[in-house]
Amino acid sequence: MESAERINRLLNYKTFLYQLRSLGFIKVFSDNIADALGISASLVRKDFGVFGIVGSQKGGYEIEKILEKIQEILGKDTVQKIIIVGVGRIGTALLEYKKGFDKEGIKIVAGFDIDPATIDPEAEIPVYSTSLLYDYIQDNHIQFAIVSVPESAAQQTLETLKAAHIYGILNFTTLRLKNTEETIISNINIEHELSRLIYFVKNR
Amino acid sequence: MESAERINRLLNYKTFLYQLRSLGFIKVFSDNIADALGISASLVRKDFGVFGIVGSQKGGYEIEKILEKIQEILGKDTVQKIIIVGVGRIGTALLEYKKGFDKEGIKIVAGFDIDPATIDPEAEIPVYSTSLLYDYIQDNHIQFAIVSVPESAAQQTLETLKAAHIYGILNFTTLRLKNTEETIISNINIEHELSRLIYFVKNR
DNA sequence: TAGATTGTTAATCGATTAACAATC
DNA sequence: TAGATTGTTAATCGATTAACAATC
Repeated sequence: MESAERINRLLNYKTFLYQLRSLGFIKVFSDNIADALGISASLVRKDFGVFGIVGSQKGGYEIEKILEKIQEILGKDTVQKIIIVGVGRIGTALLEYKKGFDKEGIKIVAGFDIDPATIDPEAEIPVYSTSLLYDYIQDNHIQFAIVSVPESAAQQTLETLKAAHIYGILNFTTLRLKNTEETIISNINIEHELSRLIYFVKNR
Repeated sequence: MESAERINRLLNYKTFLYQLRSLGFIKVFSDNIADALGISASLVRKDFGVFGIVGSQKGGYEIEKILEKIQEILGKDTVQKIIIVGVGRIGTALLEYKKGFDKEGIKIVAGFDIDPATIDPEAEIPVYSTSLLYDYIQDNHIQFAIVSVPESAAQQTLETLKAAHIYGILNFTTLRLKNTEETIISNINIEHELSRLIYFVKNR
């Protein structure tokens, strides 16, 4: 399996190459990509080598071919169903990503919340009571969840998800849980991001 | 300057030690921290060495002392003023972090939006017209901004912020900009985070 | 003292870069 | 052909780990 850093770069290549393509570009050199992303051309070619992306000494790499390969590596041929647990401000904001997610084969299929005022099983993306969470995951073979509940509900929510044998969690709460044998947890901590940014500005 | 990874761990130490302290713990061994965070005890001690955190061979490290040192390293003695550009769903969600941010010496002082219905200069955290953005930064010596505008406004917003010589940007748009001489940009791309999570689950 | 933990050094590991032959 | 770029190898760099003397 490739390192997290390499996969990050792969996603950055993808984003950049989509932009280039939309400008009408057909081909690209490792040098161009390196400059745009602020990394070395060696690293770009090394990554491409690892991922089996080949170019030619004449015109570099075909953007279309790179993008196809990247989508294949990322497994974008199959749609992944995701649920959002906690449909507060952040959860609702994420629902707005729907269009962008759909394009990438990521489908938000349902939300869960304890607030009766938020529950709406008839909505385009239905929002159910959190009490149905465990059964919903089982019945619909859900593998991924975004957790955006308040701090106080975090522990309970994460434990229910683990108990339901979910495979991957994107965790927006500040509770920091380790991966288990079955479940990979990816933590997004906005306060940490800000603190880090401030640190690097101060020590620049 | 320390590596981004070391600073990340520092923030994780902080979060974990706050938890421990709230449980009544006074001291901690490098081993405990390592287990909790899933890293090696060597690395914990190495980090502590680098940051000048010392313990004793008897009772390990004093939690209070570690936390003080970390706050000092992160420069939490001075309050940092931050603005939010784009007060849509995500921007509003971030305003809700206020309490947690305040505690960490991060103060959101204003929001900016183009939508007249969102503008409210009398609110607890005032929201101004984006047309005032540049002057506000100058007049109030703002160093940090969170950008949560829609895709279509991203380029323009980021350029205004750079022109105003802002020092640090936390960027929630999918536009990926490089750091400049003056401005450090930290990109949060939720679609990338999800794609990466899915990749690692599939290739686990 | 015996046992346990820190602090630090040297060894290891892995990721990035430099360099260049092969190729177009 | 001359010039430029890929693909790949070896060298470098930096981060992590193992090991252990010093210390309590």
